[in-house]
Amino acid sequence: MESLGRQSYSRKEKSLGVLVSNFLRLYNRDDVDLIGLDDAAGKLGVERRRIYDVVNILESIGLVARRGKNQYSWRGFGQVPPVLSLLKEEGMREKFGIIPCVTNSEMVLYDQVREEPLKLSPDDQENSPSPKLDSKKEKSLWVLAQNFVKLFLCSDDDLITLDGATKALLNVSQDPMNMRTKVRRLYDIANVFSSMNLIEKTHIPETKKPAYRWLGAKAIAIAEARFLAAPASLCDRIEPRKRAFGTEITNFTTKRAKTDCSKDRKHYESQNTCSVIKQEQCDSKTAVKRPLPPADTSKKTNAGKSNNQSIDVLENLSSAHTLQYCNHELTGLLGHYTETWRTWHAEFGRK
DNA sequence: ACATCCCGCCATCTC
DNA sequence: GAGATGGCGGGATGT
Repeated sequence: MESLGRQSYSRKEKSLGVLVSNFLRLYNRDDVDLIGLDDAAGKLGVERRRIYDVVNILESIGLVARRGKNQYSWRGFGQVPPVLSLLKEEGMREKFGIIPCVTNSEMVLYDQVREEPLKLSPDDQENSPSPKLDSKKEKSLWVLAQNFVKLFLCSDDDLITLDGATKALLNVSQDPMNMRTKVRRLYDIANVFSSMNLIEKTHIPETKKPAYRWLGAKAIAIAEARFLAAPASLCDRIEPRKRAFGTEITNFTTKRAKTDCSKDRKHYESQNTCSVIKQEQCDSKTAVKRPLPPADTSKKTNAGKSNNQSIDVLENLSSAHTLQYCNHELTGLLGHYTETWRTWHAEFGRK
């Protein structure tokens, strides 16, 4: 415990992107139904507050759905394309008053989603308790995330800068402070989506300004396979060059100290603490230790104090699960999901 | 210096 | 009233 206390702080290891990757690897399984927020926080070794960020963003694209107090359900990657379709439709309507052409196969999935009360926009909620609440919803991370996605789906531009997104998603004439706040949120959202491979960070060639490119459905299919805790060989093959998100479970250690920042850390020790876990996770030889932990939703773990538990869970995920999935399902899965997504690729995946 | 974004305070909502 | 939720922005970290 205490030995971890003085461990130097690395911001990247604590990023939302890493957290989301870990979250997805933890819950992207067939046997997952309900996700308890406390449980997630405990297993991932973060505060509850961060889990809210994660589920809000994931909910915006249909990966999870709120089921009640403290409870979300895992909907899975298969739910994303229909949601993207709806977002595109909604975005186009808002923008041009046009509904894009929808193919038959698209309609099937589209209808499936519609049957359930999938929360797609705040207005879908039949009862709007108060105008105040509405205005709060408008500002929510969830809505912002959806609008961010719409920008990509409905824009002709291949690249979107955060600046541009901020302006597009805010009424012009916002005060600079409000702007700053929004940009912070967009950074959060962009981190999450890029760690999922939905978008990728790049630069505007001319200006060198940072920008994001929509990668689309096909990329998600790959991402999904990736979050099944693939073995090293596969990890390396499908891991994008840019960020190493999705390979480390690292949110269980040091916190940023308000004042005590470790000066000795000049750069991210790119694969430091995590590399141990990363290696282990991808090393099939170490992958036979303990049986999988039961989905323990009853345990109220105090976020941040569950380091050992986190490691246990992650090791389990990385060992037994890796073998299980890799040996039996991964090969088939890749093909299966590529197939499922192919229909959508033309629509959502640029190039 | 500027870009990025973690962290946790605290207002608000829900039970 | 207590606990859940999540907007918000200070300020630390990264480039």
